[in-house]
Amino acid sequence: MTIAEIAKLAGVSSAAVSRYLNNGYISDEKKQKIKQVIEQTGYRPSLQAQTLRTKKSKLIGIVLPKINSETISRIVAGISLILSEQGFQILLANTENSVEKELEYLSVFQNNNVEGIIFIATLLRKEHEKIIKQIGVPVVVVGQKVNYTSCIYHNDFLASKELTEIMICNGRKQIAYIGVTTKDKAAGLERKKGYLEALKSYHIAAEQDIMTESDFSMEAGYDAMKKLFESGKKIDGIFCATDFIAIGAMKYLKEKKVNIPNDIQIVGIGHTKLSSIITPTLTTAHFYYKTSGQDAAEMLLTLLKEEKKVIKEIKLGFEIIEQESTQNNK
Amino acid sequence: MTIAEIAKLAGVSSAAVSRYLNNGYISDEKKQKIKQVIEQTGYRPSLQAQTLRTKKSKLIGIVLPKINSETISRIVAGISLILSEQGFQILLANTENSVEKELEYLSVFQNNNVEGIIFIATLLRKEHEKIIKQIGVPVVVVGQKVNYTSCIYHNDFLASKELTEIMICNGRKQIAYIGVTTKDKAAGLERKKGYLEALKSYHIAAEQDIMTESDFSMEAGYDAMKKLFESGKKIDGIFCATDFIAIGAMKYLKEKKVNIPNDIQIVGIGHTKLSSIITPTLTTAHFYYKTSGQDAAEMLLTLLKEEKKVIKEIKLGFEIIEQESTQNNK
DNA sequence: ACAAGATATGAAATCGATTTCATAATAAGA
DNA sequence: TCTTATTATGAAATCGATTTCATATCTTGT
Repeated sequence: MTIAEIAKLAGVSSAAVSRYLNNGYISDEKKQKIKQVIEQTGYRPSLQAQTLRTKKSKLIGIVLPKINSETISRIVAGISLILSEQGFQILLANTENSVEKELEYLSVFQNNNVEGIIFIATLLRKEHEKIIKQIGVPVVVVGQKVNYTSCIYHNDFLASKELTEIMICNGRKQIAYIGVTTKDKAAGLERKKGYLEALKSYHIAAEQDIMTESDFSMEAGYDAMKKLFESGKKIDGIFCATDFIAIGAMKYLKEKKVNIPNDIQIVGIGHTKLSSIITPTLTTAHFYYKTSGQDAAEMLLTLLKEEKKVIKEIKLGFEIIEQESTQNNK
Repeated sequence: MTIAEIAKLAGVSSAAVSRYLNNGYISDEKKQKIKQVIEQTGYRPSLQAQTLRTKKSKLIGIVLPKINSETISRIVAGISLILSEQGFQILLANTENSVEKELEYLSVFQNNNVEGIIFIATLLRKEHEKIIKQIGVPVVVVGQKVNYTSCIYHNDFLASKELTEIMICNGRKQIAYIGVTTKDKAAGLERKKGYLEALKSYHIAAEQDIMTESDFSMEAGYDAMKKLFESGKKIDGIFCATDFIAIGAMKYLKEKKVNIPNDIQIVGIGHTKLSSIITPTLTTAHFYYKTSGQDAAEMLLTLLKEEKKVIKEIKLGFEIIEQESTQNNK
């Protein structure tokens, strides 16, 4: 079904049908006739043809590193909620942590004439900046702070500091660190800084040899813990950059019959479902992931409406979830 | 940048540029010239214009009830893997369990001229059948068995039967059932049937008053367990239709100091991450979700290539993961 | 040397919508 | 009554690609 066929059936020009669809001048008489024909045929205009003519695709691209991740899928749920309310469609690119694919999709999306892009990122490189700057449509980065485009991120620094301080206040002095690569500014660098700042403000010396790096998986947390443990260093607390790392570490400690929280206290970040189910439950920070997705979508839609694109930054707060893993023994 | 501008810069017709892009007749001389211009300008053809002319949008629509679900996001990861290999883009619709939205998106996708649709469904109604039949492009249903379009699903019946049998073989006689609505053919009806069949084959009478219904959430599992417990019925085993339900139920039992697996054994389905982390670890069935996504995508791409659309069905196996929640006490 | 096929090219039509343009008819204001 | 807006309408141009068509040149095989 095309607009021309509808026009013929209704005995009008296709321009009239188009006006009917877009609230242009049209007499009541023809309006009725066209309405009737459209309902009968179930006609729906081709979005491609519309986009070609109007340059409004009603498409928003989302680039993300891994869809089957609890935090990321929550962000997407938030984005989707807002966009669907506003009649936008989502083009999804799952890049599987490949920088090449990220860059590739950022430009594939241009071919699709997306009106804007939401980029959920872990590592951001010079190439990202370059391509984002020249991309022609608004880009909102979620989860990382950047200065060359609008972004929305969490207060990783403060959350890490406060979590570490909980253990310090509980009398812990030998607090180890298991983090992710500092190339990841948010989950890597900022969280490490927060941890270090907490130590510093309590005049505790940071010790390089109880600070280690893993990746985002439980297995890596397990391995990192194993290495720490086998090094023989005295440890009475562990700051982990994510819940998963913490849970991996806890698994190892349980195997070694180390008591949590009596012997070692431990914290994570993310407030994943697991954190409240594992025994003992894990002290962590709740980040508003779904909200950050909603905010990102709203931010993008605002950018689309405004004529001059002002770069904006939103820093979201968090909530400390104190659970058993940092409960002081009485 | 349009093809006409490229043509002008290269001193050829736009037809020549198009032929260059689509491997048509073109002399080496012009080929070089065009290549050079395209590289300089970074030109990429408009997919809308291409679609309008060729009817090939390279778009596949995915309709799903909830993106921030472990199982569903794993399916999507599988789909995405295959589609991106083949140069297809994903249009995503998160319907938040609303049937209206499902039906709406199935037809919105038509406007977008998607070449095919993958439909991850929980409840399927007559309306779905009607709309899927008239939709004009191939539709693959994931997670439910239907006869009016191609589908791919798990052996819910057998998995449930085997899980229940584990508890029976462990000497359990009073096995309760906490499931989801039987309107959901797969997770509701088939799993219930499997549970009942296991009882039957061991000549154990099914008791209506220890069979209850909840939804997919942990909270609902908790509440259902509470009701069962407070009813005072003797129970020494529980079949739960999903891991989450089981975990909710376990939470309640722990609060009541009921020992798992000594007093009550329990099983779930899905092999979520949680199932291996909770204490005690949960016996469950591993379904190949990511694989099912991959298979669905491949199925769809095959349908696109074939001229006659043969309806196909794939039933996937599973793996029983026996863990502590059904470990017999020695 | 000549017909037949392969190679090469651009003008113009096409896909399905919106929008401009030209033109009427009607309503409102002076 | 005579402008001047406002409302209505369809033909044709337009968006940016591909494809058909007509035509020209170059190889081959005979």
